[in-house]
Amino acid sequence: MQSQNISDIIEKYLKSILADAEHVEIRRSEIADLFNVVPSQINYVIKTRFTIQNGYLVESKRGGGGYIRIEKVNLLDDADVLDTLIQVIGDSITQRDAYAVVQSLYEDDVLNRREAQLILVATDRNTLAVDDHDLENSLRARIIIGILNHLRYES
Amino acid sequence: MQSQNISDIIEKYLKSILADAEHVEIRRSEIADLFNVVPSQINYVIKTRFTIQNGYLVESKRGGGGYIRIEKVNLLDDADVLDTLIQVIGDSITQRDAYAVVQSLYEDDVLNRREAQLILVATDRNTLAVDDHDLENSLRARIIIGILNHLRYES
DNA sequence: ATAATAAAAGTCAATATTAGTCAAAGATAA
DNA sequence: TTATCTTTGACTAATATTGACTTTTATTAT
Repeated sequence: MQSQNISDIIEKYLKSILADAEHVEIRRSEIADLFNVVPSQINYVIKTRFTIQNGYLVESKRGGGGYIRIEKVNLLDDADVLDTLIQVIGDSITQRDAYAVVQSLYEDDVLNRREAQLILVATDRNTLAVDDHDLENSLRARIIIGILNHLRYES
Repeated sequence: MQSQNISDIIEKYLKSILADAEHVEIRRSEIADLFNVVPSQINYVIKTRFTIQNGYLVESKRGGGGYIRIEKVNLLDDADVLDTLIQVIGDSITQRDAYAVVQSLYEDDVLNRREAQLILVATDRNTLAVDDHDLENSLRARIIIGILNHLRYES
């Protein structure tokens, strides 16, 4: 058998809960105590094993009564198409290229007209209105990738 | 499992009343006693969860017979909702307030669920991922206002 | 009527309670 | 050996809670 490091064990523990439930909600320090690790290791486990690529959504809240919530979501058939697009976009994209990406998603019926327009407005040069072109292009990339990642599953 | 903190519980309590009534009028100290918190916590709950972005109006009176009154307002009743919201947003908005604004638009059927999600993803702190908070908040404001202005044409 | 007192709510900053980030050190696998 | 993965902990950020002090309004006493 493979190395059973603690991260793997915590991963299995959380997934065993998710086998029966739609989501799991934890207090970070409690899980850390349970497995005798530092709290930030929980973040490590989540970051490496509960990604959207794997079909997990994570949300959290700090402060009193804070929590981390992991939800299992259904990945759609389009998921790998979106992966490819995300790869192509990388960490920067021009307005022109963004238009092409959104256009093709519209033609493939991944987005309807209104949604496509929303994205184009959100990533428009004049909307972002930053002087630095590199920053503009990287912001545009992050916004579109964020949206593509969101489109991978149904909510 | 969820909402372990008292502020969330008080929020739900007040909203459950507002589900049946147009407004709720409380005596601050009574609610504070009811939930065993200091009176100023009620102000905290109101300030963080019953903002105009959330679609609530709050008025109060001090002195004998004083009260706090929370009213749910329907932004759609206002002929120029979008103008109002744009005013409220100004040139900067936090993620929390943006969530409230988008939620309101969804509740008022200006946006459907998918569109609301798209906007929230596009303006999420981690999506924008700029270290300068002021820049983050102003970008968020421009994106949301850009979209609101776009919606004006559509409808 | 005016002044003093009481009875509310408001403000703000200190403290508490969470989770997040990041980089260094350690362990494991190729 | 070298590259990758894991573990750790110091530091940061977000959110919630508390209480001392202030302000506003109503009531009571003179």
